[in-house]
Amino acid sequence: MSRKPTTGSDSSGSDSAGAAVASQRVADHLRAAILSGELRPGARIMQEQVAAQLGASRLPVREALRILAAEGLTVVKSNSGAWVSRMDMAECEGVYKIRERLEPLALGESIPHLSAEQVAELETIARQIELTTDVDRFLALDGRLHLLTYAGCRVTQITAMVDRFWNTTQHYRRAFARLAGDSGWELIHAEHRLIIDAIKRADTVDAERFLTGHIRRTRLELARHPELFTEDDHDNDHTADAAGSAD
Amino acid sequence: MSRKPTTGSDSSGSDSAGAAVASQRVADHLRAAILSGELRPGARIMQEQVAAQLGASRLPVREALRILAAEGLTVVKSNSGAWVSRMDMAECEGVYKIRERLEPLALGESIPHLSAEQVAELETIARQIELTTDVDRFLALDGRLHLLTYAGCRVTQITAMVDRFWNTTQHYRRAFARLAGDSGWELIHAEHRLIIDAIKRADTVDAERFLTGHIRRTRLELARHPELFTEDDHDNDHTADAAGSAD
DNA sequence: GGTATTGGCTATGGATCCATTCACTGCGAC
DNA sequence: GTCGCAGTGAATGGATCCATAGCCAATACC
Repeated sequence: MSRKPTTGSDSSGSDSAGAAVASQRVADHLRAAILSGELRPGARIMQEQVAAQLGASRLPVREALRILAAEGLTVVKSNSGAWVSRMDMAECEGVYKIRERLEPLALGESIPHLSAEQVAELETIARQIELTTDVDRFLALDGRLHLLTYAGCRVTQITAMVDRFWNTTQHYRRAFARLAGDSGWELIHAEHRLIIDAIKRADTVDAERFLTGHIRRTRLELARHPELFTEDDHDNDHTADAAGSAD
Repeated sequence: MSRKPTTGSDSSGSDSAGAAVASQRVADHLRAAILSGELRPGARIMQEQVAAQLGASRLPVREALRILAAEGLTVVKSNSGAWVSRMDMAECEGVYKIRERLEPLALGESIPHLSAEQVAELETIARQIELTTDVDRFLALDGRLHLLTYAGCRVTQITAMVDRFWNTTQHYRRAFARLAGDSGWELIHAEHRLIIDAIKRADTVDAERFLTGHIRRTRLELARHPELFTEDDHDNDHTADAAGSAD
């Protein structure tokens, strides 16, 4: 789920490991902090604090903030500062509308190249999801499931964008998952089963159809919960010192 | 056509004008150079040269290269250098496949909010396009036409991505337009007319259908011309000193 | 007492200088 | 003659230092 969209940035060989270039290391660290929820949307990110915590100068931090801004994870305002991106409901719906068109494409491009082992793993993950009640575990498994269905997609541009949007909505998916009722889970399981069945039949049309519905239904459900986006301005709360708690 | 995707980067008030921050100024300059064709795909971009030409230090240039990399216009390799992004045919087809799903979405979101004046201007532009034989003029008008059809889209995320892909394929569209035959032009004009008619009828379904076909046909046509992507490696040719010729 | 202006402080933006790394070239050995 | 290794050079990555733009508070004036 934390697959890093290498959006034309450094292809510095070793990916998320101990990246050779400091900019990438800092970016990886901050990305992990944001995706894990340590840094919540709206949180201020102070260059100096991050630099001190990671034992680097402010320069790699600045570049990292640009990289993350490109991925949509941070917002940088000139002569002002950087914050973790926050979405209002309209923006979040926008992302879901994009995903509704884009992920079926990724799936359609992927299905012809999925191996039998990958399809088998899909079923394993789906079963695990149905047995899960823990929200965080569900999120992790759900992410693995969907991204695995896209694993066969050879078009890097598409997978990069899918990853990107997956990341930017991470926080809202987590919040959303918490308030899903039992009937909601049942529908999700049903959709997963239908998608996987279509994949097994190599039926890209059906698979895309069910996936479109899956995302669309989620978007409409999300629209019924505006309270997810009404947390007050706490721009200056929980400043970036929370970034250090990952060490 | 050179609408700048403000992908979470600086919202430094004045956009492409004399941006207050040097990073943005440099990014704007390089973007213009790339989109205009002065800097061709594969061209090496040397930080020092650009810095000298724009009267800035290398630091803003570095940040500008990151910004442009995020937009897909440049590629940065650690400890190696930066180049104008080059696509092979597979990547270009990938972008077209994305556009095939994304731009109909933008159009569908736009149509309900288009004003009568905008629709009227669409017809004006379409007529001008049909009278045009010059390739560069066609490119400019075609860009204005399509982006105007998306002008009503309120979802900034979508328009940002549309602009981004429009920019990254700019060079290939130019090359492609040169080898279109008369019958090709006729089909393009027909598609434009159908799309605009659907827009006038506020028929988003038809409009999306025709637009999908328009892009898809272009992609398939493009696939028949692999010679567009076979220009040999001239990585070290026409280095970035061409960037200065815009002043 | 309220408001506006000014001054200081903080955080970011930019410039210069140093370290690092990759690539090219030249030499030598097989 | 060709392959491989080492050395040199240039360009990038990183660190420190300085300038500048916002923001907040304190003070003075209305």
